[in-house]
Amino acid sequence: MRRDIFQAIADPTRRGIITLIAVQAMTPNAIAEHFDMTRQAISKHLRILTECDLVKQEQQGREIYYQLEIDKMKEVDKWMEQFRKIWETRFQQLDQLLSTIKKKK
Amino acid sequence: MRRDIFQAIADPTRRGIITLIAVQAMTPNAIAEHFDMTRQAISKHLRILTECDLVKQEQQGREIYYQLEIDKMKEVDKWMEQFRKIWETRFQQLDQLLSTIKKKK
DNA sequence: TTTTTGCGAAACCAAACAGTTGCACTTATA
DNA sequence: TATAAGTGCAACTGTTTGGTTTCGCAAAAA
Repeated sequence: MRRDIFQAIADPTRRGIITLIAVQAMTPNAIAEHFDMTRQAISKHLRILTECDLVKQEQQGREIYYQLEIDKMKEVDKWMEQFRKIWETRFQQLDQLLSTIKKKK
Repeated sequence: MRRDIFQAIADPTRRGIITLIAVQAMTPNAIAEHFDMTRQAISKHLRILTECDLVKQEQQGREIYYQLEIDKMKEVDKWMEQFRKIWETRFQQLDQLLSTIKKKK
């Protein structure tokens, strides 16, 4: 069972859940209202999100509030950094090229 | 067959391929040498990457060079932005809190 | 021309996945 | 206490995934 953050965000429903609870913690029932599937299906997604530490539970009586562990999202951001570097470098090169052309004029 | 970039980067092998060819275009055989699986398996991954426009082919005789379409990666970056905003806001709030405590001292 | 090389496509398979329904447990309420 | 509400877990199902092997085709080399 591969459980990493990249697999977690691969599913559109899970991305929806993540965006939803990023603003405020919610219960499974409240989350399920936003999707066209059963509460149990949402519950399964929440379990996957919990398994890779993207989501934290907080019991409150018989209700469980799910909250996004936003710091975990930084892992994706970190991986993206290498590509951001590349396209920034390319932009600088393009910029230099343009100013070289300008000077020649 | 839904093919989006999030599904493309979900697989560790595909992430490896992306990182590999980010530097320079490569042929399937050359790529496969870096992984412990058959060329055909790599080819399948390349097809998936091609299907979601993450990768571009360039035929050169009987060889096909695969090159990363780095701009496509910006889609992930764009999705990440909403979370980056949140954690930057939280950092600022923490920063303000700290300076308030400092002043009181 | 014949053979080798680089490649994609198809058929196949086991494992994982994303749903469902049904059930049991706990907490709040009548 | 009996019942309703909120939840997780297990069993089951159809589909997708990630790999394999086998094949055919086109380009390069013998």
